Amino acid sequence: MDRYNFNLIEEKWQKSWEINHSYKTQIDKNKKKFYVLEMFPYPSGKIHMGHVRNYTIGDVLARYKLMQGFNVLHPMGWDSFGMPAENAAKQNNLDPKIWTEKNIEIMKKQLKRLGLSIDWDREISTCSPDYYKHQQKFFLELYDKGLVYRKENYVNWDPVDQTVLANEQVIDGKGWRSGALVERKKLNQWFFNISQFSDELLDGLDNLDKWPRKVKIMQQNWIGKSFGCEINFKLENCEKFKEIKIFTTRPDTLFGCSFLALSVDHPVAELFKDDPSFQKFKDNCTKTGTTEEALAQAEKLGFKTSLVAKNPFDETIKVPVFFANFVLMDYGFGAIFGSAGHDQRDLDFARKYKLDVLPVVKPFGHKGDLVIENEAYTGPGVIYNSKFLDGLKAPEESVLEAIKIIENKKLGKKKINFRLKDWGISRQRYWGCPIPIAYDDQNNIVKVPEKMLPVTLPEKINLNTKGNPLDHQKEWVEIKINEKKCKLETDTLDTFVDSSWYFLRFCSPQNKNYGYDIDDIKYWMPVDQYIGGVEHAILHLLYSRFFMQALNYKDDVFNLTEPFDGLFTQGMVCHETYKDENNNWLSPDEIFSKDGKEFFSIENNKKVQVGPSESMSKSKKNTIDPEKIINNYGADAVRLFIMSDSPPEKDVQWSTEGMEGSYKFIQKLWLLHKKFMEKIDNNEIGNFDEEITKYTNSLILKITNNLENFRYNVIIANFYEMYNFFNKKLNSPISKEILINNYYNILKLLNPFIPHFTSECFEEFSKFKKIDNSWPEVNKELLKNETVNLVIQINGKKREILSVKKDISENELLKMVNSNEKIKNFIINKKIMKKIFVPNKIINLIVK
RNA sequence: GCCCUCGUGGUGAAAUUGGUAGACACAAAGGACUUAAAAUCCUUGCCGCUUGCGGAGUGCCAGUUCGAGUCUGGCCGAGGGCACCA
Repeated sequence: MDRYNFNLIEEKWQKSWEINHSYKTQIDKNKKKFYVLEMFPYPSGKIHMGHVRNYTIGDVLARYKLMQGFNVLHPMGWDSFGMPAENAAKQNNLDPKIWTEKNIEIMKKQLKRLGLSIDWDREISTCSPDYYKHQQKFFLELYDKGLVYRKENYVNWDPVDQTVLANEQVIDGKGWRSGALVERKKLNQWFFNISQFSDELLDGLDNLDKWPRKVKIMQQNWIGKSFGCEINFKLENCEKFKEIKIFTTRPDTLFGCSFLALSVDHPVAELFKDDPSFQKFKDNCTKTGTTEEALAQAEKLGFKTSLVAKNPFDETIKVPVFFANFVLMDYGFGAIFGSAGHDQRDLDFARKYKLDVLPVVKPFGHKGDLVIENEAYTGPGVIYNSKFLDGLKAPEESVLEAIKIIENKKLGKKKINFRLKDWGISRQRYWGCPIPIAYDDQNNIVKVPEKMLPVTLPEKINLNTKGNPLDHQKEWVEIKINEKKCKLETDTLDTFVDSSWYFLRFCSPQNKNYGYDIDDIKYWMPVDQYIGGVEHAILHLLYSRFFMQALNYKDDVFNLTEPFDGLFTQGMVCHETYKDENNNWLSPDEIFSKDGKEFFSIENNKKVQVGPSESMSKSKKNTIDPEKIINNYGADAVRLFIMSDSPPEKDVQWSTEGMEGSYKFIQKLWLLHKKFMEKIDNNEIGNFDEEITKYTNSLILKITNNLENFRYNVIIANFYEMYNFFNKKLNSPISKEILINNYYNILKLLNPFIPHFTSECFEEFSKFKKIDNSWPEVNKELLKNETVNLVIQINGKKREILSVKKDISENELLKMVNSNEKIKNFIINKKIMKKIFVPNKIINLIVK
């Protein structure tokens, strides 16, 4: 019997899909749409296993939805602006454009080799002027709407990448890409006013039922809404500043105020600008947060001023005013009051500078005074030491009451603060979308007129310059706008802008006039299922949500603010790590093993240390090249394996044994296919075996449910069971009709997972039955007649399992139980105290 | 420090709403076939008594329940997110 030749067969079908544009999609208003989108890749040069997993998950869904009769949009494109191209180009003296285009060509071939059901006619690339022209238009539109602005601000400066980073792109004080310690620098920057939509972005999360809870919580925390109050403290001894405004979430602890603390960037700092000791303190503060040590220590430091503030609730109470390193200018008002008894940080500060600590909340039922030593009391309780607030329940009653009093006395007002800050989008890099802005000779902002768009990047320039290469492009920078000489902005846009609207572009990829077409958007959007890594939980997903808000702002153009209806975050692909005796990483290709336990270096035969399994990364050399694996085992086998071992949302371990297992399984399925074909061909006369039809029917139900819930690993197990079932069954004669009808459905169930294989099988099978590409329906009548295994328990312990017809009555079952030999031993001479009967599940007899 | 998630055989994992724990695979050991190997197939979680059966068993300790991997409380451990956010 012939082996399954995946090389020939996969090539054959991929060619057929390509020539026929099998997955080309168009608007069809008679059909329900389904938009499947996986996060598009950066064209780094080669696809990796993470891509294989991501795109296979999406492809299974897309093919399943297609079979269900949906009009499926499943596009692919390239997130093709960004630093790696620029760095690679610098190193090899290339043009980033050429480098990128070459990579796209290679990766496109690799993706096609996976057999994905993608509408390649919709392919887009963000570095193409056809794409970023529209982005520039959006930029100007948002500028007109007041959602883009320029200001001088402290920025996160990445000294390695020589660029500015957004807050979201700084991780543990380091650049998300370079890993370099981020510095603080003051620069003129462009910003998107994302904080204007804080409330919308927060509230919108509530309606995203098909998003992982984890991601929603992360975004909630990032937006960081806090409810509190602004309070004005009068200064006793200052001519220039009469008041200091602070923000607090605990106005109810105001009587326990020990001090005021200000950021060193607070306007009041002006009073001390000539004081060298203050300057020294300030310099110390700016360093904090930029060195690793300082981050670890995080010592609370203060600079005591001569200023004295009066407690607004009782002006006879006076508190000192400090500058403190832990108060940030860009949150609240850059000033706080210290509630030493009820905030650990404030208490530490008060102890350090020997300030009074007056507790004003004590736990319920606590008698006498609360003694605060070195731990602040932050729990709930009763207010005391607070005159008119005494006796209130903290915090739920007391906070609201305190705010009411503060507002009545005009000492301040209710205030909601957000942690979310505006999105800095300027990057001092060449390989990004040019910002369509110029400056006249007065340095006024001049919009580049629409007819001059796109502002394209200059090509074939010298990238080995200090700082931004565009700064050195004198000819490119000089332009004329309305006969006026202007200079182009040389910063380019953060590449996260590119990916903030690409899902819209996929709906109208060829529209020359605008980024999208309203009719297309109204039909295709939102994305029904978005699939990608959880590492984008905040950055990309929040930015995309903002972009939808921004495009709809004021105009409400498509009456839709959430781009992604369903979100699925898949786990990573992991592999063991290996190190040689010098602690150098070794790749799986560089080692060998005789027994699968000990590993040796191929180079020098020396023993290799086996490390824990970690997510595949080039730096640890624990990667497996998908291309090689596909060449060895075929795309279907790889798809099957990457779906089989773990739930898609969890990390999966790459294992050669597992990969081989999937390959063998395909071969076994092929033999099963041949067996089916042979039996049908022989036209044998056999049993009209109803059990087979029932089995297939319940399999359809199981797999359909599992598909709806992304339980792909369980489906693969279902397939193995199916194989075992039929492999046995086919040893006995079965009627042709049963064989044809059941095998037809089995092939359909397999199709989303191993499409090349099933296409080939279908082609052979089509001589027996006309093929349609529909998902099999569950026959509900058949489900009713099933037999079920019913568990018999005595005193809660399983004693017997009876196979009975579905929906058996309690009495009927009891008859069987009483006559069962095994059970008799347990109930003989005993009294049945209680019977618990759960239909089709269990009967539990309590005996004594 | 705060927030979230997860703890099931040697391994990856199954177990719709509380109702057969370990499906399905990987690995290892034993066995069958073979001159031999590969391939293939069968058996095997633990503790007892030979088979069959009985007992314990889902990180630990309690609780609710006829019945808990699943629910509640406490503890331990792992992973992830945020971090001077007032």
